Amino acid sequence: MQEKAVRRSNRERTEATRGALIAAARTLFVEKGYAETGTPEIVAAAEVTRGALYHHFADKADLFRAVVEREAQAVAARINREALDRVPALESMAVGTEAYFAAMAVPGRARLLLLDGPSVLGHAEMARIDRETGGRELHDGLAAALPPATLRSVPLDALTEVLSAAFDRAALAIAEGQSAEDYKAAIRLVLTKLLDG
Amino acid sequence: MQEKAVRRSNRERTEATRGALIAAARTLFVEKGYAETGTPEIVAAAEVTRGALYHHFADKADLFRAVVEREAQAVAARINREALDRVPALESMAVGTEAYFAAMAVPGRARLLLLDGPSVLGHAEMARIDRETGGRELHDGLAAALPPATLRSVPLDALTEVLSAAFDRAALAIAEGQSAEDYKAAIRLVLTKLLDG
DNA sequence: CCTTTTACATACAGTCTGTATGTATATATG
DNA sequence: CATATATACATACAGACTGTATGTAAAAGG
Repeated sequence: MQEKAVRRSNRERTEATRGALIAAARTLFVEKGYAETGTPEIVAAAEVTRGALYHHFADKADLFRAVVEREAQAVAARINREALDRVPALESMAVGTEAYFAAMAVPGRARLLLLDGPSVLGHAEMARIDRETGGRELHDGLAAALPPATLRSVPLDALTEVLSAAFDRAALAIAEGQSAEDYKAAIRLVLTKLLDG
Repeated sequence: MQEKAVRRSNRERTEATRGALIAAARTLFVEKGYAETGTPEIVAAAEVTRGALYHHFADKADLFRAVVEREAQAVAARINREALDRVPALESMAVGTEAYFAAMAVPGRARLLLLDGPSVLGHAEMARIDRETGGRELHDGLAAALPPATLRSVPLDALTEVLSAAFDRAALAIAEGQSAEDYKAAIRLVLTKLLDG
């Protein structure tokens, strides 16, 4: 029944504590939203103290950022695993789209990445996270698959952003229980018209 | 120098107080965001007391909703004034798009409607506001301007939502200082491909 | 004129955030 | 190996904020 005698390295302790905090925070942020979740509640669920939280994270938003970064990495990993370097480019886009929707269907993920994320961390910070976790899949896919004439006549970065928003809203709508098929069809239509228009 | 002797009807008092609160709140919400703006600060700017605020609004979020509804109405009014019942349908869409971007360029509006709104009030409530303030412009425009074959093969509601998200992100990017022309070009491309693809 | 609302003003209770400070364990060092 | 230092917390505290409860003066209604 000895609990205190377990000797652990600092590295192990840190990893365990941070992991427990991120996991507990993720669950609560998803259930009740960022604003309605208090740090006392988070540390209770993680079975640590607020002292531990503020030792490892600058503030509540910083913990939230850690949660969001993890989710973003998971999404990027899934897309890259399934769609990376696929040929032809059109197939890569199709596979990537499906992978994106599948990844965003993980419960709570849409809320974290698309609803609370932009509001709490700001759109700029979210863009940074996207960029650093490898959110260039869509950009590169478009570069490879768009008709050359189109590619020359329109700013690719802006088009990527705008399409990305369309994807996001579809993912959010699906996460909120609306017809996945309807939204996927809408996205497919837009992509089809763009890519072989 | 008499200030208290001014006799006003309850109606006038209510209107003045609510108006002052909504105006002050709008300014502060735009400057610092919803979460970082406290009710003490709002009432100070409006030159009323917290008692007045909680008499007229259920809570802070309810005041925020009033601000958001006003902004949404302003946007809808502008679009309808310029694009309503325009013929042909293609021209109506083009004019409506321009009107939307112009309306969303009013400082702070993009943040209120696109960033804090969905997070604080929820996506469902924002959709309700959109619907009730007349946000059916895009839906009806598409219904009139899409090729009949497309119209039959894709769920219009989902397509509207997804395109609406694209418009929104463009508006937000422009509001954050990015190239308006780039984003407008991206939106125009998508619309063009859809409408006469 | 008297009663009842309405529109506030004030005071209060509860909760939360971030910080400051104290302590035990782990790690680095001579 | 002894000691100094850094790390990982735990605890206590100050300040601020939210929503509610209660009290009051002016308006509206009969």
